[in-house]
Amino acid sequence: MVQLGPVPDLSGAIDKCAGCPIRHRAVCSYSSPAELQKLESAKFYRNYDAGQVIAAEGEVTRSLGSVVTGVVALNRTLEDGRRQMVGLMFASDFIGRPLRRTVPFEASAVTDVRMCLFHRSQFEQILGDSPSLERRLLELTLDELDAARDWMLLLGRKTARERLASFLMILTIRQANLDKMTAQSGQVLALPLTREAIAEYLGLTIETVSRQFTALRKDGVIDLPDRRSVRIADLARLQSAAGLDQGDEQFHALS
Amino acid sequence: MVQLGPVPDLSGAIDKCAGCPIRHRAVCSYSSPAELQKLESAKFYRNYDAGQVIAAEGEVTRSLGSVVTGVVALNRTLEDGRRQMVGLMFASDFIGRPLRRTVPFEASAVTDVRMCLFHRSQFEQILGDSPSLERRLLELTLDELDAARDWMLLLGRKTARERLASFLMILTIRQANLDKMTAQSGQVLALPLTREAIAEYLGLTIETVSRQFTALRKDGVIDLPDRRSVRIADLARLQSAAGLDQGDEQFHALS
DNA sequence: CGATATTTTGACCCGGCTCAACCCAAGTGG
DNA sequence: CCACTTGGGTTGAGCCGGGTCAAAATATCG
Repeated sequence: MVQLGPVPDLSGAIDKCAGCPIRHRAVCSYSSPAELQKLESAKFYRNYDAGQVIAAEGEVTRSLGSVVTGVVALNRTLEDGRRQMVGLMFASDFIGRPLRRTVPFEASAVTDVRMCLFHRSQFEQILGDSPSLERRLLELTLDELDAARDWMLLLGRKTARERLASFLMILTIRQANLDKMTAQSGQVLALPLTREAIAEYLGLTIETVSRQFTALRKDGVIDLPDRRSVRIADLARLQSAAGLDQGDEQFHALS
Repeated sequence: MVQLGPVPDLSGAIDKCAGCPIRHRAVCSYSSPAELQKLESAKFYRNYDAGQVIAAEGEVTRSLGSVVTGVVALNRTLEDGRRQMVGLMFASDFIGRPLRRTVPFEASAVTDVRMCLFHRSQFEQILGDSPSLERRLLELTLDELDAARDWMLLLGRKTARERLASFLMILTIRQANLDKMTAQSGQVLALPLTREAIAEYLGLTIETVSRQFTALRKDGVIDLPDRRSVRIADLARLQSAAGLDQGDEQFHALS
C-alpha cells in the first residue's frame, strides 16, 4: 500500500529559482541574488507519490528542504499504534531540522509532492554564513510554533464538532489567502486529506470525524458534494462552531 | 487574587551577565564579549510574584526576554473559559516573539519569577546584526517546537494516566539533568505547579488529575509525601505508564 | 463487473467530565 | 487561643461524548 523510501526522481533538477512558485514565501525568500546562486547550485528536486513515506520516525535524515507542491503530514506514533499528526505542511513550508541528526516523527506525502531539497551538511554550511536565510528560517519556525500552540488548544480542550469546524476554517482561510480572496460562504474546498488523516490531525477516530461531517451537513453549515470536497454553506456558523468568534487572532495569522 | 500588570521592580538592574546563572544556556549563550556588552547595557530585570499575569492574551508587548529563575506558564483560553496551557518555561527559556507585535496567549508566573528583559525594538535591532544571537534563538525555538509536538501527541492520544505519568517523567528528567545526575527511583520532585495548572497542562480536569495521582500512588509507582512533592518510587514503571519505553527519543532531548 | 479500500451508520460501552460534598492547612480576627 | 474563612485538594455518584466493534454503503480500480 505505502511504498517505503524515497524515489530518486531527479526530473527537473535544472529548474531555476527565479521562476520558482514558492520563491517569495519559502526559506530562501530573503536571500540575495548571490546567496540564491549558492542555493541554486546545491538544491535538487525530488517527487513523492501520495501515501509515500518521505522520512521514517527516528530516521537519520541526510536532506531537508521546502515543499514546492503538494501536502506533507508529520506524524508521531505510540508503540501500540496510536498516531497523532503533529504537522501539516503546504507549499513553501520547510521540513527537516537543521542542527539535528534525526527527525522525531514520520513525514509522509498526503498528496503527490514535489520537494526542493538540500543535503543537510551543505545546507547548514550555507546557513552558517547567510543571515537572511537564517532570519527567514527563524520566522518560519516561529509561525509553526504558533500553529502548534493553536493545535494544542484544539487537542486539549475542543469537542469533536469544534475540532472539525476549526480544521475546515483553517483550510478555508488558507485557500482564500492563496487565491487572494477573503473567505466567504459558498466557497468550495478540495480536501487534500483522507478521513483517516483528518482523524489523525484532530486527535479523533475516523468514525467520529465522519459523524461530525454528517452533523455539520445536517445543520446546514456545510455541503458535501463528494467525499473529497466541502462547500462552506454558512461561514459565520462554521466559525462559531469552531469555538472562535470573529476578531480572534488565529485566523489572521495564517499568512 | 491575581494581580494584574507588571510590578516595576528594578532591583538588581546592575547585575552583570558574567555571573548570570543562565549565561551558558540562554539566548545569549553564543554571544561574544562585544555582543554581550550591548546586551548588558540594554537589559533590565523584573520580578513577578507567583500567580501574577506577566502578559495578557493578545496584549501588545513592549518587552521580551529570558526566565532567570522560576517557572512561567503560557495559556490559551476559549471564550467560555476553557483553558489550555501551551508552554511551560523554566530558567533560560526565552519568552516573547521577536518580529510580532502581540502575544496570542497569556503568560503568568507559576512560581515567583525573575526575568531578564529587553525592549522589543531594541532587542530586534541587536538581533539584526548579531548572527550568534539569532542562531541561538533559532535553536531555542526549534527545541520548543519539538516539545510542542510531543505535547500534541500527549493531548491528542494519551489516556489520563499516561498524561500524568508523562508529565512526571518530564519533570523528573529535567530535574535530574539540572542536578547533573541521571533520573532514578527514589528521586524526589518538588512540584512547581498546582493541581489546576497541571490539569491545564494535561488537557484534563483537576478532579481527574487528582484521581490519577491517587491511582499511581496506590499502584506503588509514586509516593506523595505532601501535596507539592512527589517521590518517584519506581521509575521504570512510571516510564512505561507514560506510554514510552526506554530508548524513546523524547527523554533525551530535554537538554 | 467483481474486488478492494474508504466512508458512513448503528449499537453499545467506558474513561473522563460534571456536580457535589468533604478534607485539610494556613491564615485572620475577636 | 479558638472560631471562622479561604483556597487547594480529594473523593464519590452519575452521566455523556467519543471510542470500539460490526455491518452496510459507496467509491475506486483492475
